[in-house]
Amino acid sequence: MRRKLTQRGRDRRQQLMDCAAELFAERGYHPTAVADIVDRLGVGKGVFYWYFSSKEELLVEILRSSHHDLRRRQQVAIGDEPDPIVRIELGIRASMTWFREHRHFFNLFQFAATEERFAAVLRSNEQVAIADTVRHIKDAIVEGRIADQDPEVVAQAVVGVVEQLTRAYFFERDEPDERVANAAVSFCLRGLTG
Amino acid sequence: MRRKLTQRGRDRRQQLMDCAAELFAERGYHPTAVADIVDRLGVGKGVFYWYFSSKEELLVEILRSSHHDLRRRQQVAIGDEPDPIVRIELGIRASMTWFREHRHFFNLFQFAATEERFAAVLRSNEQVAIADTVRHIKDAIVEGRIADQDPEVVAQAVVGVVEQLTRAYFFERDEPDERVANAAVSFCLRGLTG
DNA sequence: AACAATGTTGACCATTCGGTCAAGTGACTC
DNA sequence: GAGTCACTTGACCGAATGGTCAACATTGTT
Repeated sequence: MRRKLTQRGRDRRQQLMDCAAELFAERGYHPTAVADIVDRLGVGKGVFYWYFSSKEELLVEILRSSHHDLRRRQQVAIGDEPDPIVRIELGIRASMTWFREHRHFFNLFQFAATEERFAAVLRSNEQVAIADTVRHIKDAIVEGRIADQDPEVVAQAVVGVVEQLTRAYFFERDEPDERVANAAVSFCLRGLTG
Repeated sequence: MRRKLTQRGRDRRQQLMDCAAELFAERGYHPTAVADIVDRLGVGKGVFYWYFSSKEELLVEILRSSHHDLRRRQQVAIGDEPDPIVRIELGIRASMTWFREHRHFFNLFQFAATEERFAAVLRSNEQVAIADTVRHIKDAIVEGRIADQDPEVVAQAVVGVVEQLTRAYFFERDEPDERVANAAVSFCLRGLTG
């Protein structure tokens, strides 16, 4: 399966992933046929199986790379901000912005959680995200900025608020402004600090 | 499609829905064939199409009836509790208990959100749930118990916390005790009251 | 008993879909 | 220009899968 890819090859691979991610998000993973993906790109079916060994592997790759992208965005946003509470806030805002710009991934993550072979990938992604947040929360506890509580549980709660508000306001309605992000931040920070 | 059902018929229908819900949650909606459902029940395929016009209709029915069940559970738990803040707390606890006992529905809801034809049903369900919570929050605001803020946004946030903590601790790990519910309640109440 | 309505069977059908492969194309090297 | 390697094509295949249906069984009604 391992292949050497030229630049052209890497581009094609990326094209396939982008195109597939859109289709999967629009219609769902199963209802999207491999033929749909290659048709939209105007290439033959063989192209797909040159770059991916199966439809399943494609989705796993998409999940991995998109999560990687989201995480980089968070890290850039946080930069070297010293205040842990502000770091959490910046992380929340960066995530919501990223999801707004990549709404298709939201659906994809949601689907992936429902079938074990994909859920495994998702869990390992989420572990990383939680670990990042936990670090900031621990720092804040050490500094005495927030109450001493199980950092992981509150990290999960923060993730929950972000995801739900993102879905409810960015996708189902269409609130473009910062009101929602502000609400998420203030709810979470109050929830954390008490 | 409308059929008159005897008691025996209603039982069969329920059997099919229960059995299908389990299989859908285990393997996913698409990977579960109608044949799998009727096989597990040990009946012929025709039985399925006597009670449901399509696999799609079946899932919609499952979504409707399970949400109905969850809501009733919440209402029973809340009873005639006068304090709106306590009502919210009771609602949170009832939801988490219900989900723990009906874990398969959690997966199902998650999947349903990813395909438009099912997402529509889900949205109308969620509207009801949000409306219930919003009512309590408004009451609490009127009573001056919590800050004056957009009740819907915080209701969404509460739902997000409940769902995330339920998934993370009841399903992915296996924490049976009340610690998680307590954490959810205190995070949400602090988030609300500030 | 006669008749109708509800409920059940499982072989069958049309279609779709993931995946294969033998044959080809074009770029780059020696 | 011969050869190699990355890449592309699209017809083809086997294995499901959702859904149908004519025949059969059971229950209820008069």
